[in-house]
Amino acid sequence: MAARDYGQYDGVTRALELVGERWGLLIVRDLLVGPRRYGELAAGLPRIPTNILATRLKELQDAGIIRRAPRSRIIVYELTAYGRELEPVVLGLSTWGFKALDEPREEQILTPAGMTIALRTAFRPDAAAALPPTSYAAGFEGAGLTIGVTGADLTVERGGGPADISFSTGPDIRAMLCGDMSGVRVLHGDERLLDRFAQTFRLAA
Amino acid sequence: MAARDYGQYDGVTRALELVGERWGLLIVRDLLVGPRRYGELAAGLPRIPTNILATRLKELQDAGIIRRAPRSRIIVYELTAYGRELEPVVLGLSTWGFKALDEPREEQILTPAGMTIALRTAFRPDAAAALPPTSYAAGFEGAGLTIGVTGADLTVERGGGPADISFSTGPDIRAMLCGDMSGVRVLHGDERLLDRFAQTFRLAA
DNA sequence: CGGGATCCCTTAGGATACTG
DNA sequence: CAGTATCCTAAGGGATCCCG
Repeated sequence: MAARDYGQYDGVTRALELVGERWGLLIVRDLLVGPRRYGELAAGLPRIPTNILATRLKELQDAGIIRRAPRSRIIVYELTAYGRELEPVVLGLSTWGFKALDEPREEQILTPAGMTIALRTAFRPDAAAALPPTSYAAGFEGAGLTIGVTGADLTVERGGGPADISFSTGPDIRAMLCGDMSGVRVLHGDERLLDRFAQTFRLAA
Repeated sequence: MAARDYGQYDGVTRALELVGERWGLLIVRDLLVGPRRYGELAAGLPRIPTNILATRLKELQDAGIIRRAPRSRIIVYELTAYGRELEPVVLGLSTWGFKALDEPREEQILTPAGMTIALRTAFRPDAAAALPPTSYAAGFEGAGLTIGVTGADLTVERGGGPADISFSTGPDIRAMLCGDMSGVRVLHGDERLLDRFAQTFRLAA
């Protein structure tokens, strides 16, 4: 038995042995957004030591959760089908964790991957399906995302781009996803689209 | 910032700061089954050092996930409403982790709480609702449980008791929950009730 | 420059003994 | 029974270095 095994035989224990180590699920979270290179992962997890990142990537690979994929001379890490099955767990943690989120502290940063998962967590497909297709360019304190909503489909991409409305927010994303748009500043576009955004993305009370 | 914070501001990160430490979610899993005393928790987590159990209980309490409840001179730990909201996460990990479970190894044990969560994970309310109410007394290698299914309702209690059928299993619970009843031995009752059990509890492929 | 490997130090976690 | 106290190991943190 590996030293850090829990010595029990059941699903929860096995899952925690595979992805329960520190940083493990955050790497999975970032890869749920899309394939990433080593340096991109390191940039999205600013406090992770490089040796830990390397170790976790090997462990996740050995467990069949991620794979290294060569993309024309550069290597990207991507989730396997089995790894993608962690999405409900990650979204569940996101839903649960948001309820315990305080005001953001000075040293806490927003990352593009974290915001992407937050948007997926808050996304209301039913509400979105009843609204016209809309694109939003959102500047989240250093994490610029382009959000596309078409019917019940959601896409989120890094970086800015043309969109129906462009806005920037303060750091308190939780407040915004709970319907408080007071920290939002519209850069261009019809301000009423903010209401549409608030209907489309909303965390449960 | 606490030394072990991740330095990010989002739901997944916050959740992992609260319950992502080693043993944290296993304690939550055991308390999802019901309130437990300190000694019961220690018995259900045989490899946890007692100082770690004490530390985790304090942390979970400070986070508002569990509370100490006096029950006439003895103290039990129980989940708060917020702690119970972790149930989907724990069941999600269970579902996911079962797919990565190998044959049980010699040193791996079954615990009553682990088996209870496994049964909840495998429970098929739709199938159960179409079957008559049934009680099962199952002996899982040292974890005796009494399982009651009434319509789409499931109850699992520790210990044996009168039941429609009584059986004992080998250690490979995963195989059994995947439909392979070859390791099961009926102690008394109508053997055909095993089929009913297999329809009621079944992990997805 | 991307993708790591190495070093040293700190601290969480494991084993065990002990106490109210 | 319900935890503390202690000691020790090994994982994690942080900086730096290496290599194709």
